[in-house]
Amino acid sequence: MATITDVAREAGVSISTVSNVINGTKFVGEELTERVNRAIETLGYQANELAASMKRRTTNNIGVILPNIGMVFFPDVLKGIEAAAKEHGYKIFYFSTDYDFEKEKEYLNLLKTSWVDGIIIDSCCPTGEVSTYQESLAANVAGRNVPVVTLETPFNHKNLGVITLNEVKFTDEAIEYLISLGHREIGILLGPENIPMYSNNIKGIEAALERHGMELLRENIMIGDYFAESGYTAVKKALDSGAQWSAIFSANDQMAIGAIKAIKEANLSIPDDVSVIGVDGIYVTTLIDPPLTTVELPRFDMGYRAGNLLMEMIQGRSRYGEHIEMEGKMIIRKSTEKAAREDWVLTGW
Amino acid sequence: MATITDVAREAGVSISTVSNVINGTKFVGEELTERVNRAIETLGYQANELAASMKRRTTNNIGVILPNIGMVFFPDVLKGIEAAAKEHGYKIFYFSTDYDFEKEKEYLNLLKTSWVDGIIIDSCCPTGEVSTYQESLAANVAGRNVPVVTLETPFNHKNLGVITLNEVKFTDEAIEYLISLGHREIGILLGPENIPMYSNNIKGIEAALERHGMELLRENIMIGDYFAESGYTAVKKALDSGAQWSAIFSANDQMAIGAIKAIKEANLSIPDDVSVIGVDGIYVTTLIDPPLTTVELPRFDMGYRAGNLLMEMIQGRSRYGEHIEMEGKMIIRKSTEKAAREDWVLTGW
DNA sequence: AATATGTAGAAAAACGTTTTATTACAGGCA
DNA sequence: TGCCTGTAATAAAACGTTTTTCTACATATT
Repeated sequence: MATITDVAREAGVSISTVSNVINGTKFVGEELTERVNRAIETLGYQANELAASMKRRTTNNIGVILPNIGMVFFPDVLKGIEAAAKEHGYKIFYFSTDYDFEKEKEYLNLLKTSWVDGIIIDSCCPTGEVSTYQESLAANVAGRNVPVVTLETPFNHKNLGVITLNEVKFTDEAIEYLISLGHREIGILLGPENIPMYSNNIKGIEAALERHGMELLRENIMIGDYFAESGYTAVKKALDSGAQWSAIFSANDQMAIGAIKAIKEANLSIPDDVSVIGVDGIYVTTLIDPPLTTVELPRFDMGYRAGNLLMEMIQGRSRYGEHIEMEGKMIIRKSTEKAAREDWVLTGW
Repeated sequence: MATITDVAREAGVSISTVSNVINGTKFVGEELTERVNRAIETLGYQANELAASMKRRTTNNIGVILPNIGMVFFPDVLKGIEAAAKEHGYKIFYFSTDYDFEKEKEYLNLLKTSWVDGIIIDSCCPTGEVSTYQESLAANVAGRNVPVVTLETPFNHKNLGVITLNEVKFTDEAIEYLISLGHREIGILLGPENIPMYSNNIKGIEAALERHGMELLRENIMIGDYFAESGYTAVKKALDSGAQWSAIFSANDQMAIGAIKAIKEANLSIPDDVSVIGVDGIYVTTLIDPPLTTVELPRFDMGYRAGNLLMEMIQGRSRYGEHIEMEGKMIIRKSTEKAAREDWVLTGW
């Protein structure tokens, strides 16, 4: 591997001149520039980025820590981040935590060493630890100067960039919508309890129910892991043990798809017997039978804006403490319909 | 940021001693070891990995270049790679090419600089350029000592590690299976023509058809982009213009799911009117109606073995030139059935 | 007793850059 | 002519490690 010294020797100049030619740092005369470029060419020289980064104290790398790339939500987020990163010439270190908080902390530690200029993390921090974890993240930013943007988790600190979804609100709206269709017995299919989204879902649900003088019953809550299979088993088990819902809210589309399978297997029809609403707006929801009513989330855009925010924090040292809340948008398809009972009341059947 | 020099000063030893304590490179007496560790503790010292990597000439990073993380195939591959990487203490630089060959070459170039010890690439190299591209990859390995493992593309070179799927064979088997069910008019839904999988599919199809005295007609081939939407539009268009197939082979499940939607919209029943077989074995294929017959591919395992192969190439400088071919396995579900016509012949309906 | 051997530790070199300080020289001005 | 100023280029320092070389001293060997 040719080094900058080899190039300098070949061109008959000093290494500083070579460096200046390469980086355009200082003016170098036409003749020498030419000689240096020729030397680079003949030697096939390529700078050692590690050495350069070490000296510059900046790597043009960012770290991205996501829970699980197998869930349809995250590849799109990653794409968004990647798009932003590419625009600014950044490379991506990718890690996944599998919702293991210990792994998450381990990776975060790794990234503090020197490999990255900034971090985007979709934390799987358990609800109970949010505030202390937030403090430790923020302290890290202060201590190491490695900016952090968090996704989904509603952190709130002047050192962090934060991008969240209006989870409480769109959950509220989804439930409100089901209620407006006359549903009163609503099954709730959520992710693990210790993930922030869980409590946001709960808040939204309770708000909507309360407005109508209803309350959230423990027995109507099912817990899955955001994968389709878990939605299937949870709903199957509930139906087997006699649950009688006219509608089901699922915290994501994948579980909703599993739920649909279980419902169909119980010889119930969707939406006539049971309405189903999901969250995410993944593409297959348009293809399944019936097409799924869902809350579309701006996945790519979340990633993209997270990337841009992070890079402004890195480069401009600005926008620290910014909190961007993004909107989910309900898309009504064929999996939700008026409740049969309400229908009966209204039409006199 | 405390440096090794600070630690040495704090502990009253030389920096070499600190380095030796940290890395266990040489024996250091109990007393000094203790002092060094205490100094590290009090200063919160964390080594600058960039400096260390530069000196060691190894980064413990690998580069992973995949076409599109949005396709269900790739997240699982990435997970496999990640699992292997984690076991060996490697970090992952992730890039996606969007099937843009220029981007691919650009990223590959980037990785030659110094950031990675090895590369795993699922190349989107156009079929026609495979051999020259293979040479350039191999030359790079020779020149830079950055081992490369390629996925899917049937490269064959002593400098490369290569992991492929038996695409010709499983395609052959899938078609053979359809023929054995009595299907004679088979629609073929493939990915872009310039991707290696395309020609492998074609080979397998032609082999199977030929054994039964049939040939592949141009008009039975539809081209998509591996996403569900493209399968939907392609099949819809074909059906609209009068295609009369009793079965459809799709090069992946996502397109097959799109195809199913189009078939249903045409008021045809699956599998009674049209059988559909896909490739991948993604989870939703078990949930859709009817559950999809498919060829299950060992996605995670491909990634995992690619990772392990690469790391042996990096560390042991062994296993160069190894070619591992992995097997797809047909899973028969409800989307394929005997052809109506053959059925008629056999049963006398 | 004199020399060889081994070893804990320090000093110094090296890795390949960028950046700062220095040099040498040309042009402008009094 | 002599001095100042500006500038193209070089020399040298610095970044933070690992690794090689060296030192000093204790122990073993003849």
